[in-house]
Amino acid sequence: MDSGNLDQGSLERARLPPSVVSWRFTRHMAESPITARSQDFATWYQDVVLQGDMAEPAEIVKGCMVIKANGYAVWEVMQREFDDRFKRTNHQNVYFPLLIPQSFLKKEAEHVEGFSPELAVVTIAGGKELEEPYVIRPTSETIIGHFFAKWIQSWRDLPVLVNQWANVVRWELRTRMFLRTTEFLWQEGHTAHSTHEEALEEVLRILDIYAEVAESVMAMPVIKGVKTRAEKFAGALKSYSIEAMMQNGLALQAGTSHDLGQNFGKAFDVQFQNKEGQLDYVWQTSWGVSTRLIGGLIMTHSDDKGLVLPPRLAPVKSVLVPIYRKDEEKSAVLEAAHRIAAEVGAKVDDREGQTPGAKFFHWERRGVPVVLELGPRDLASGKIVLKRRDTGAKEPVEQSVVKEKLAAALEDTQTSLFARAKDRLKANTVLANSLEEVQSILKDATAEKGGGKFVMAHIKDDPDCDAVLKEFKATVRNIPLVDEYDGPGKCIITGETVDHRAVIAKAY
RNA sequence: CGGGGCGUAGCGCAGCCUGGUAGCGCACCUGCCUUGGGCGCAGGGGGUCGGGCGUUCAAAUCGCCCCGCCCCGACCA
Repeated sequence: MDSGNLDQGSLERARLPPSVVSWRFTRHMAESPITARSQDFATWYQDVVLQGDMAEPAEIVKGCMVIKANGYAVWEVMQREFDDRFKRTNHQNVYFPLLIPQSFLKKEAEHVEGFSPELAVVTIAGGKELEEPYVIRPTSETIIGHFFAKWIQSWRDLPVLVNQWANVVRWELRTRMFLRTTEFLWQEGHTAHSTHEEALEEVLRILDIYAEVAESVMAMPVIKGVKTRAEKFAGALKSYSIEAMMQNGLALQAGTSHDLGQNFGKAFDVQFQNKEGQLDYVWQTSWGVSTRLIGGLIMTHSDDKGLVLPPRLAPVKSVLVPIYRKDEEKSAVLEAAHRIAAEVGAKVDDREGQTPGAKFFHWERRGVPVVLELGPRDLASGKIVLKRRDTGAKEPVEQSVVKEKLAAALEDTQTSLFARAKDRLKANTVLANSLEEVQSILKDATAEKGGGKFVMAHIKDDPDCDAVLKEFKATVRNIPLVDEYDGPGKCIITGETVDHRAVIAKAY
C-alpha cells in the first residue's frame, strides 16, 4: 500500500473546535454518550457522527443534514484524492445546471422510470407557474447528453472525459446521515467514446480508481463486481460497483461505474462521424462516489469510544496535549509543546480551563489518529508520550525521535486499520450452495443488531432470482470481477449453470 | 408512504394521567481551587414548553389539525 502523503501540510484546515458536550464519567450521567455497537449498531453510528462533530440533522429541512467542519474536512481530503486521480487520467472538471427540464428525464425510458418517484420538481419561479417544470437533478446524464450532442460531431471530438463535483437531490423515504440523505454531495463523471470497447475500458479504469482510493486511502477493503440487471443503474447497459462490508456485516455500495452503451446517445441524438464517414451514436459512461463514503468510513473503523480516522484522511493527524500544575511548569511545558509540535506537525491543544483528561476524550471522539502527551515528568526525562487512537496503546518515546516515531505510528495505523477491516471481511464471508442455506445465514441480520455476512453463492443474473432474495431482504451485491472461489456451479434458484459465485448480503 | 416513539434552556431529561408561580443534571458566566483519562466549592445568567386552532376563569398539561426528528417496514447512492 502506498503510505506516503502523511504530513499534515495543507490538509490541516481545522481550527480549535467548540468543546463538545462530555458526560461519560460524570456523576449524574449513568449512560455513556456513545451507544455500544453490540447494543444497537444504528444508534451507535448516529452517536459517533454526532459526537465526532461530523454532521447533524438539518432538522428544519426534511431528510437533509448539515455537514460540519470536521466532516467536511474529511470530504475535502477525499475529493482531493479522487480529483488528483481523475486529472491524471485526463478528465476535466465542468459544471452543469442544477435544474433540468422535466422533459429531459423522460427521453430515456428506463431512466425516467427509475428516477420519477424520487424527483423534486420546481413548478413555480419568479412568482409564475413555469411552462415546463424543472427537476432538481438526481443525476445529470440527461442534461449532459443534451450538451454532448452539441459538442460532438466527429470521431476527432472523442473521447469526451468530464467530471463534475456537485450536489444532487433524491426524495428518499428514509434517510440516515451520510448514508442516505435527500440532498448529497458527489462527483459524477461522464464520458463519451467512439467504441464500446473504449467505453468499457473507461468504466473499469474508474472502478479501479474507486477501489484503490477506498483501500489505500480510506483503508476500506472492497469487492469489485458487476451489478445484476435488477440492481443496475436505470438506463445503463451494465453497472459495476465496489462493495464494502460494515462492522455489522451489512454491505455498502461505495461507488458505481456505469456502461451506458448507446442508450443516452440515442435518447439525446449524440452522433458522430466515424473514420469510415458513417454516422454512429457515441458510447457513454458515467460514474460516481458520494458523501456516503464518509458513512462507510465511519462504519468500517470507528469504535465504542467514537470516530477512528485513517491517518491519510484525518484532517488533524496528531494533537499534543500539554500537562502542567504550577505556573512555572506551565510556561516550560507550553514552550516545549509548541517547539515539538512545530517540529512534528502536530496541533497543540492549549485551551485554558480544560483538564488534560477532558482533552484526551475530546480528540478521541473526533478520531485523531495520534495524541501526544507532554508533562513535567516528560520534560525531566526528555520523553513524550505517544498514544494511538486505533489500538489505545501508549508509549513514551525520546523527544529526539518523536518525529520519526509519529510518522511510523501514523503509517502503521493506516496499514493495520486496513488489515483489520480485511480480516473482518474475510471472517464474515461464507459459502452457500442452496437457497435455504443463504436464507438461514442472512435471515436474522439487521442494521441494528448486526449479524450480517457476505454469502458467496451461485445465482443467475435474472430479476426473478433477485426477487426471491428480496423476500428475505437480501440482495445480490455484485458478481465479483475476479472469482476467488470454485468457478462455475448451479444457480441456487433455477439450477442453471452460472460462471461463478456472487456476493449476496443485506445492504444499506 | 404505513406502523411505533419523541418534540419542555445549548445537551440529556422530569413535569402532562388528575389544568393553577417553569423544574433537575450537565454545559455556560464570575470567583477561588485544580490539571498524567471527563476536578471541586460558592454564586449567577439563560425558556414565545415544535407550530396553529379550540375547550376553560386559567393550558406544557385536555381536544383537533399541521410540522419536524428517531426507530421499524415497503422504495433507493
